[in-house]
Amino acid sequence: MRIGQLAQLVGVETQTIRFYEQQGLLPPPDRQDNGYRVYTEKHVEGLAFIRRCRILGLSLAEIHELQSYQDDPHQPCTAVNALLDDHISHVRSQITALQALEKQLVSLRASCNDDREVEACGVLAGISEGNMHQQ
Amino acid sequence: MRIGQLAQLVGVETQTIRFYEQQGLLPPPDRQDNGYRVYTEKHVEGLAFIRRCRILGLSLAEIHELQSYQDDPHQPCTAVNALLDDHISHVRSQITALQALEKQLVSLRASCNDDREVEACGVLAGISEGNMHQQ
DNA sequence: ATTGACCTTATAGTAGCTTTATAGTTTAAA
DNA sequence: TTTAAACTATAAAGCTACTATAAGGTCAAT
Ligand SMILES: [Zn+2]
Ligand SMILES: [Zn+2]
Ligand SMILES: [Zn+2]
Ligand SMILES: [Zn+2]
Repeated sequence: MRIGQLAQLVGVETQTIRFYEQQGLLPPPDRQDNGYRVYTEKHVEGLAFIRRCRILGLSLAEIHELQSYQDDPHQPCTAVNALLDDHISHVRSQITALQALEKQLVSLRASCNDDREVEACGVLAGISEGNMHQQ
Repeated sequence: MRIGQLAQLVGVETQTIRFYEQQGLLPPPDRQDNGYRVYTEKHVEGLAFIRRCRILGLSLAEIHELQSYQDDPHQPCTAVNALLDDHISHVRSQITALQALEKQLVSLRASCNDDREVEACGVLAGISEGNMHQQ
């Protein structure tokens, strides 16, 4: 199977596949005489795994870490679970931060209606005055 | 006032100030004979404005847009308010996406306790099986 | 013979800085 | 006075996870 077929199968662009190979996330496949990459079912699974991790918001570094655990199948899986716990807390703190931000933005927005000149815009005034509660 | 003082005053690194100048967000200051930048109170306000916008999650492009409105103080402020409305909806959709992600991650995490081998890890199995509901 | 679809590598661009390298200037201590 | 610390300057690379472009080689069909 060549790169285009793999790309279509998993739903990724060919450049992305080469990029993952270059980053050490996907093992370098064999080559045809003309230099074309030849992929196997293992690669399909590997690439699909990477993509599912990305959908879950894991970084390439975190994926790399997971792969290293997979290479050692008889270790206890505490590290895997811990990685996910860490990632969940990343996500939760992002949510918290964004919710605080939303609140701030909404209150800023409430300080202006649409019938003013820029000079008197409540939004711009709110930003300029800087009585913002940070974090 | 030189760049280091400005940086300390606003709480930014000097490189960041040069970067904003290069990006056209901060007007180029006068220079001393030795080439050192000399800043005024205007620059302090301008830099503080940029930083507050950044804290609100506005992109440099959005900040640039806001600045262009400030240059035209007698226009109606509808565009300013619209920019903020757009940004609020950006933030809201990010929150929604992250909340869906969190749910997915938590249920994945629940599929494993810490007493297994990597081989039997519920988390890795969950990712590999790929019965994930996307988006 | 030439089109078109596919493949190759290398390079640059995206956002918003941060880091590094290299060098010149000012200020304070020894 | 010499010297070292602290400050300034520019330019370029690094960060993340790709995406896009360029310039070219390969292959099947027309
Ligand atoms: Zn994470
Ligand atoms: Zn307004
Ligand atoms: Zn925005
Ligand atoms: Zn586990």
